[in-house]
Amino acid sequence: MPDREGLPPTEPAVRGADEALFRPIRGGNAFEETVERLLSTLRLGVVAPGGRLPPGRELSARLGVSRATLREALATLQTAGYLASRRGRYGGTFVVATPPPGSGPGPGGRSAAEIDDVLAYRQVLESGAAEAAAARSLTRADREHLSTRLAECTGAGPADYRRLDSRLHLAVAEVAGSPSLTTAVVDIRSRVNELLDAIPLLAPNIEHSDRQHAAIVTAILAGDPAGARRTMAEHLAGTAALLRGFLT
Amino acid sequence: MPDREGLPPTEPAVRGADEALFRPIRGGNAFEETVERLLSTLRLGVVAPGGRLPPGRELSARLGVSRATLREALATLQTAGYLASRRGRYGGTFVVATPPPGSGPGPGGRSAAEIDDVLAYRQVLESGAAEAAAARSLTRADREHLSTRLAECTGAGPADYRRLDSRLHLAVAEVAGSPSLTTAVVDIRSRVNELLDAIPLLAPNIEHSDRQHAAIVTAILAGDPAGARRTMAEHLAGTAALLRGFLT
DNA sequence: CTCCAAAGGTCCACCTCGAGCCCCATTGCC
DNA sequence: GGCAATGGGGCTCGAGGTGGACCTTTGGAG
Repeated sequence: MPDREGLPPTEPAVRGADEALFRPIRGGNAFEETVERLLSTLRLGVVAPGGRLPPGRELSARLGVSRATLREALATLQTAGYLASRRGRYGGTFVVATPPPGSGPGPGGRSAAEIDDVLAYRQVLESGAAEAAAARSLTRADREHLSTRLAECTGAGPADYRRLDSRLHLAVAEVAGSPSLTTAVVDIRSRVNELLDAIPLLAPNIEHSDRQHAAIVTAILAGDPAGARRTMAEHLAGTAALLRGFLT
Repeated sequence: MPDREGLPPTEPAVRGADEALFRPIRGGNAFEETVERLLSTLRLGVVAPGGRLPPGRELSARLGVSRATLREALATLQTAGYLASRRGRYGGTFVVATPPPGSGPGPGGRSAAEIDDVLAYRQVLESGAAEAAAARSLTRADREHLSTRLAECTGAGPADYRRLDSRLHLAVAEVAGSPSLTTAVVDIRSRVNELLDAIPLLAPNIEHSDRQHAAIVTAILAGDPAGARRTMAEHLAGTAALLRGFLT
């Protein structure tokens, strides 16, 4: 091959950007992406165990997929033990309270590069979100949202901690006031949770997290962007060290 | 409607996160998304005017769409005046040098909320990328990449400035070492450029940008994360003020 | 007790899209 | 003149997604 980069006016090293631009349009078929999205919802605890998902017809409309495709995805998650459906009025599809009898996402072949990628991206997004949240003039509802999520999370048991922790972190992104940022944080938190599900949750870590969470929320409510960024960065560094330690 | 949030165990205010989770799976059909992606490539100047896109067969493979779909998208951009194809050996599809005879993306109904969203998200991503880049131990290739992009951009004329500016900013993200972050920056830069295309480019702004770019790259090369973040944040604030001023 | 509303469960006809082919036209280097 | 590389055009096939109609279950309202 004469290497088409030879004479013609093609540009030099664009390195990573062109890979991002020319990445596949479709991340998979609609069914796979729907399953993935629902799994994210469960991992993030946006719908609590025992809680109900939106009705199938509404959900299919919001996700932009046909009911058939959605139902296929729901059926998959039902047989996997994550969901259960009840018919009749006030029925619906419910999140099963105890999802993980070893029903994780298979033997996740997490490469070190992928872990670094996730953690670096998370660091940027979440510390930036904390700073942005602190820099905004929050509404009363925003403040209550943050405080409530913090209170829920503080002192929660290991069974609920991951879910409530995620909701607190999502709340920080939400009050930052940028929907795009919220979406990005939702995405990265889902990926982080996938990693976290592979490592144990220890009581001392929970206590430590609780204190850091309080410091973060305090800084945001006080309108201290630098402090919010710093405390969030410290908090994330702790999790990052844990993950790097447990995952090869 | 009896308000299904009544008795059953459905959770309270999840505010923005569920909207992110239940957003549409598909952003459009394959053709539309392909056009959008190619437009991003042009807006970011990843392929320079006069430059050639990858061959159709290769591009369709990388984008994960059929050649038919890709060719449809290319034809659309050709009739819109952005691209031109030449057959024969060393032929290909080329970026037309002078794309915009008023061929912008229609009357962009930019709402103030959308602008705030884009700018806030951009602030988080790009200042975070600058900090992350400065915190890494850069390879020789990374340093040269940054320096080259800076030199290209410095003193460029109005005709090329947006494109070279984008490439410099993308380079910062690239050397931060997180592919996910690079992808996110590519995405947000594309959205920002879409906005920028609607406002004029003034010589004083270019000079000011040049100085700020130099400061950013210097801080990154010096391994000064705080300085890189700060100078990048200042740089972005300038553009943000411009945009907010020009767009209603 | 009956009816109805709201939810899940099932099926089907249609159609878009991508895969994998094929060959042709054009161009420039060897 | 041949050859290689590229775009242009077309073809069929099949998977999978869409939209719709309809059924079943359930519990509250009247």
